[in-house]
Amino acid sequence: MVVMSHAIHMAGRLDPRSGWSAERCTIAKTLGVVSTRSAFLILREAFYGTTRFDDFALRAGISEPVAAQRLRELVDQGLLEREDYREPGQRTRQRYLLTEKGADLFPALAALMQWGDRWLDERGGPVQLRHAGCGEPVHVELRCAAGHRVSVDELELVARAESGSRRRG
Amino acid sequence: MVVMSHAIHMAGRLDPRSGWSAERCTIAKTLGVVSTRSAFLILREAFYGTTRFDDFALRAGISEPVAAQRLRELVDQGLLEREDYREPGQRTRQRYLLTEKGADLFPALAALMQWGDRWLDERGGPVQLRHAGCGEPVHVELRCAAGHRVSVDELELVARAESGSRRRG
DNA sequence: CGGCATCCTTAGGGATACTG
DNA sequence: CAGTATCCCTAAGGATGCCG
Repeated sequence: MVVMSHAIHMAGRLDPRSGWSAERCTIAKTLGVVSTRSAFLILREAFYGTTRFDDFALRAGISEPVAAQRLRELVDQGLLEREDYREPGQRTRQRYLLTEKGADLFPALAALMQWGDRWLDERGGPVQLRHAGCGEPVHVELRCAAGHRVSVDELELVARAESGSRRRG
Repeated sequence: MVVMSHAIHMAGRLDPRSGWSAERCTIAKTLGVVSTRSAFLILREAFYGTTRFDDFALRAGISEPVAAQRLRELVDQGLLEREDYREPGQRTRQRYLLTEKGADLFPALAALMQWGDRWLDERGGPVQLRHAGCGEPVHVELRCAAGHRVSVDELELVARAESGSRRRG
């Protein structure tokens, strides 16, 4: 009998019934910043090197109004930075560049891609990530600070701080 | 001048303008399976050990109709499995369990959480993942098959297969 | 080129009430 | 407990056209 085989082990008195999983959950917070399909696709394009408005709309396959709104939101949230620039002999253009905050979201994108490669594409996905120079394929994984690869069943969830603490009062 | 510092390097003739990034993109395909906030939150709860309908709705903080619809979709997509079970002396109940396919999405959830911990919570997030036994904190990372840690700027993107090939024709 | 305005349709999602 | 039915509102997103 395989029961809840994939759920994470709760350490100590971490009880989902207390509501901790919803209140300050940073997955939920992150989804508050990027939850729409169009936002993810725009970020994908940013990682692929797209910088200009029209290209975002075209390559992400979304309409211009939606592109405009998402880009604005992503800039407001600090994931993209909008910048005027001018190449010699050209007129001024605008471009959107990933900030550190935006770039730091890449592992999430890579994880979604990796899952799709495995479960939704019979050929393992159209593109592959490689380690430049080394040339080896790159994957997303869980690893602990001691350097061990960690599988889902080896995970333990612990609370980081008291919910109602005011120790600095 | 830091230009496009966070974009991925394209190897060979991989041109975003050709549309390859949209056609078979497995990020987009994955978002076709889970893109809504409620779907992510339900999966979160599944990893946290939730198995019953009411608990999913309550702990994910979503209404019952939405929970019903998402659970149905996730079961249809093979991420969750619905099962009737009965404890001795109790009546028959239903529960939802993560399949291998569903469990394999955990790195994506963990990556979203890790990003939120870093960028959206001043205390680094309410909960922490640890390597059971070892006790060390667990993080999501990119690593190549040769074992090197890989940062975003060390990434290279290559095509895996010809788009129009019919070599077995 | 880099948008915004307008209009429209569909999807996401809450509230409430009801059923087996 | 495990949902369904109904109603309603908002957000997501496409299409078209216009503007500096």
